[in-house]
Amino acid sequence: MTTTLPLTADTTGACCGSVAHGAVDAAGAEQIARVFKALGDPTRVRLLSLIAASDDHEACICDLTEPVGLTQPTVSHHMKLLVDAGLATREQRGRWAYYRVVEGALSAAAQSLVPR
Amino acid sequence: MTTTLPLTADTTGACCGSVAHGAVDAAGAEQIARVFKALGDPTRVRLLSLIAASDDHEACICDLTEPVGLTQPTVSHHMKLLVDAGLATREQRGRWAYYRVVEGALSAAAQSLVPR
DNA sequence: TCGATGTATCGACAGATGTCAATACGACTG
DNA sequence: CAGTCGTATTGACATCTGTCGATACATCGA
Repeated sequence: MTTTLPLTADTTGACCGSVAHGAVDAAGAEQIARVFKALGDPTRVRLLSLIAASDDHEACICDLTEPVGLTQPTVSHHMKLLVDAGLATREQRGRWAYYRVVEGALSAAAQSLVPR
Repeated sequence: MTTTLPLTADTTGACCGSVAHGAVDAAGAEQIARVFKALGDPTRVRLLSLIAASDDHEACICDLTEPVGLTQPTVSHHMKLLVDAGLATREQRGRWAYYRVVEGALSAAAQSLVPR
């Protein structure tokens, strides 16, 4: 599962990603909603914010459990959702898994919803 | 209930709404998540997109039920959530209730999450 | 190889969420 | 005033979601 989203930071040119002058279709809405749903939980908002505000703009699970006050499995689960939504990346480095925020992924989703 | 969000289109100056250089706190995360949660459902994404793509940038419930293929009570329920989240406005005009998209509300939420 | 450490997965459970049918509310029309 | 029409609310239900404890997996050090 975990269908890769075609909705990433590198918004392929072509002006507007959506149908242009029209509303998004059912499939497109599902893709967009998946990104926003990932941010529909306060914990995940804090996690993403914590990583973005971190020194090297990256953090491992062990750095995140204490600030949010949740157990390690729960934090790991939330980070998986953020990665699946294309809002974060995961990089295994030794024993630790480092997560980074995907710049522009959020604004790309917002753009495809209301093209302006 | 339905606590009014201080997070509207008219982002009060003061540069960055968040703590600046720091991550958002628990309360702030809850506010931000409420906006994104409203967009975490494909139906609501379509509804907002339909309104934005409409001729006069507004629509009543009767205009929306058919495109999304859901019953009137369900559409009304979704629109209420969008209004409560500050993403849409409701204006009673005669028998009809006209909904409009609040410009900038979404990008304001995104900004307060990742200030750049 | 064995133990320790960081992370992911599994199973379970309470609570939230999306949907509908039925019904109530409000405003126009005759 | 009574009927009609558009919308909101209520109650019910199946499903999804967030959380945890227990446990499995993977990597490093001795």
